[in-house]
Amino acid sequence: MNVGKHYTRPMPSATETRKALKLAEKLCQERGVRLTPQRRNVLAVINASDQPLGAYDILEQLRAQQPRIAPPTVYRALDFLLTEGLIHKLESLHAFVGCHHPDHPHHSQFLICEDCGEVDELHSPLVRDSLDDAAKARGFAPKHSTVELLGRCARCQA
Amino acid sequence: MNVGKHYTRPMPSATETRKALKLAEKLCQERGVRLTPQRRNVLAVINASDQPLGAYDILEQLRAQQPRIAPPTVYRALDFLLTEGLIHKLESLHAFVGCHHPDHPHHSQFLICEDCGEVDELHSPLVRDSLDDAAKARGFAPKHSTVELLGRCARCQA
DNA sequence: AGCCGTATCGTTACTTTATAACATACGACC
DNA sequence: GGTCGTATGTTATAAAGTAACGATACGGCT
Ligand SMILES: [Zn+2]
Ligand SMILES: [Zn+2]
Ligand SMILES: [Zn+2]
Ligand SMILES: [Zn+2]
Repeated sequence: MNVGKHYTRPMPSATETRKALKLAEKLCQERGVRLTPQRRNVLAVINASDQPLGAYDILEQLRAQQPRIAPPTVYRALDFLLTEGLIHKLESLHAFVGCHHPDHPHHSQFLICEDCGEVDELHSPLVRDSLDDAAKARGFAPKHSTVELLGRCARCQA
Repeated sequence: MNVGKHYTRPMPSATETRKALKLAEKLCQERGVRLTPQRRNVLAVINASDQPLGAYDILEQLRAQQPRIAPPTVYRALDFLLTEGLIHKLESLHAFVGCHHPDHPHHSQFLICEDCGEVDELHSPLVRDSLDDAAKARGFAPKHSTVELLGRCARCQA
């Protein structure tokens, strides 16, 4: 996959990653759904990355510990994590990123840097409202939104 | 592919399709690029459909006339048509639709009905501006936007 | 403890989507 | 006619995603 090429940004710290996992565990418990080891592993891999990861990237990493793991296992875990709002899928990259605000469902907008691979998750109410208005004007009832801007982040322009 | 299932909407009329092709030819001529027969064929197939088409759907249709045509030919034509803004790619469907306003480059928003497969191409200035503002606030320079809402169109809700 | 229904996972095989690499054709220009 | 650039043909393969089915683990019950 290797989304970013030019600059290297720091990987998320182990502390951050652990905190995100803790939160995920808490949320799953509250919701009465099971963050099983496989799901936890997949989430851990995603959260430990500074870049969006493709399903097969995740697979490859998991194989370090579990050599015989196969695609369906990963995709099932991804489906679960998506449903629970713990991760997002970037359609334009065929890749997945951890959600920064998994406590409640939301629509996000993503700024994706083509140079360094950084992904910025926004929740602009203006964007959301303008999209809702546009849909409403057509009598359209949205269920899911995909909003992704590809370009260059501030750092990579400098 | 077969995006829509419940309702059947009328296919674009032959007249509409011909008009779109004429316009594409004119635009390409103006721009000094070549709308070759293959490219024209791909565009014709897309414009003649009432639904977004996957690359392999297009391939299959072209094979009626050209049995030995292969994926790269279709993808190359699609790349050209995307570059020229004659079609759009719907990332969330891995499918392509004709552009309704190919005369000048633009960012669109798509309302995609999961029931009937209808795709509505919008150009809401409010959406565009709010996205631009959000990006600007982060110092992000967008090159390409993907904005797709999946849900149910007005007709399919009734 | 033992049983049962369901959720999760393992495993194999496969489909769908997309591209790399290299060969060939063809027109424009000198 | 030779060279160059663009477009296409052709073969093979990569990358992304899923169907199907059996095995196992888990939670709730007696
Ligand atoms: Zn989020
Ligand atoms: Zn960057
Ligand atoms: Zn358009
Ligand atoms: Zn509909």
